[in-house]
Amino acid sequence: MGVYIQVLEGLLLQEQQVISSEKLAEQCEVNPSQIRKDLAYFGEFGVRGVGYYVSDLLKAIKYFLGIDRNWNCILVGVGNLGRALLRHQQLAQKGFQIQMAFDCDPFKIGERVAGHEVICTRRLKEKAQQMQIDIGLISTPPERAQRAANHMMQAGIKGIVNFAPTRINVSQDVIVDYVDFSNHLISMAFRLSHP
Amino acid sequence: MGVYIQVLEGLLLQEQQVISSEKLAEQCEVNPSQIRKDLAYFGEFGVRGVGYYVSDLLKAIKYFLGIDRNWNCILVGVGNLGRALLRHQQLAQKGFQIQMAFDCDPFKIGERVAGHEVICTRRLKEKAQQMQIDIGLISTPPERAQRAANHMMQAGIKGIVNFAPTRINVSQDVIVDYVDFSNHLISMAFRLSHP
DNA sequence: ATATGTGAAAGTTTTCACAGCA
DNA sequence: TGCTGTGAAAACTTTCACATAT
Repeated sequence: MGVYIQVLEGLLLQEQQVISSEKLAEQCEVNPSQIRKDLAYFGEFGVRGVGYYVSDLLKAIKYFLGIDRNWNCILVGVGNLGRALLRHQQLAQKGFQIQMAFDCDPFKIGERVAGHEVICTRRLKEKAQQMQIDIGLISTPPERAQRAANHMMQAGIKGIVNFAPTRINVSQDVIVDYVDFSNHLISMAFRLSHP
Repeated sequence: MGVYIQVLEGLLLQEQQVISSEKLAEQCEVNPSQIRKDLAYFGEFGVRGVGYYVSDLLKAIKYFLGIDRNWNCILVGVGNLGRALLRHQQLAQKGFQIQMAFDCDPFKIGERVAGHEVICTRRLKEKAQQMQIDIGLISTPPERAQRAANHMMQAGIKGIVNFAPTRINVSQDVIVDYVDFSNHLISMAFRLSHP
C-alpha cells in the first residue's frame, strides 16, 4: 500500500496527470485487478475509459491511510540508527515529525542532532505530555528497549515503532510495530537458497 | 517466521529446553495451530504429549531458512544508517557478515568503521569479486541507490536489501528486498486512525 | 474505444477439531 | 493425560472476466 504513494509521488514529479491501473500495476509490480480492487475500496476514484487522476488519487489514499495530517513523534536512542531516523527526510515529508530526541547517555544529552536537542530519557514523560505525542520510535540497543517503551507508555503514547531487535511487552491499548533488519536478511537468505 | 528464531533464542538463553506450541504461540503472538502447521512443514520435530525441544527446533528452522551457514555481505553507503548496520551485533551473530563497506565520499574513504576500512565504491567490482559475496546492502541516500545497485550487479551479486527509500531497477535474476521506514510509520498511522 | 468497478472463481492462509502417539 | 500432526472447514486474498461508464 505504501508503494502506491511512492510511485504516485514519482508520477506527480514527472507531471503525469493520469494513470491507468495497468501502468500503475507495472510500476508497483502487482496485478492490475489488485489495484482496482484496492482503490475502489475507498470510493470510486477512477474514470472509466480514462484512468485515475494522480493528484486526486494521492489525496484519497493519504486520507484513507490517515496521513493527510501531521503525526507527532518522539525518538528514544540517539545512536547511529537514531541519527539516521532524525535526519530521514521522507519521514518529515510524509508528516511524521520527530519533535524530540531522548537518550540516557550523559555525553549525548544536550547535543544537537538535526535541529533537536538530545534530552535525558527520564524527562520523557514531563516533556512529551506538553505536546500531544502520537508515536514513539525506539532505536536503543535491545537491552534498553523495554525501558524506553515503559517511559513512552507512562507518557500516554499509544503507538510504538520498535527498531531494536527485541520483543517488548506493552499494555493492551498500545500498538507495537517491529522493524527488524535481521528478518529481511533471513528472508533474503531463504529466497537465495530456494531459487 | 523470523519471530520464531528470536523467541526460541530467548528461551535457549533462559535454559528452557522444551516448549509447547501453545506457549510458543503466546510469545510469538500467533495461533498455536499456525505454529504446528509451520513446524510440521519441514519434518516432525515435536514430541506428542511433550512439546518441542528448543535447541533441536532452532537448528531445524535455521537449516530450513538457509541460515545454518554464513552469508557474505557488503554494504554501500556509510552514513548513519550504514554505520548502524555495520555495528549491528545480531546480523553478524545470525551469520550475515558484512565483509566490506563502500562509499563514494572522499572524506569517508580510508576511515575505519566497526573494523572495516571504507573503500571507494568504484572499486566494488574488483574487491567484491575476490570474495564470493552473496548479499548487498544499500544504505545510500535515495538518489545514489540505483548506482549502488548497478555496481552490485556488475560484481555478480544476486541479492540486494535496499534501505534507501526508493525503488531500484534490477535484472531478472536479482532479488531485491525493500526496507522502508516510512511504510512502518504509515501502517502505524493507519492502525491508530482505525481503532 | 478504452479502462474502471465488481461479482464470481480460483487460490492461499488461518483456524478448528480431533485422531494418534508419548 | 497432554500435546503434536493433520484433514477438513472457514476466512481471507488474488485473479479473471465482463458489464458498465465515459
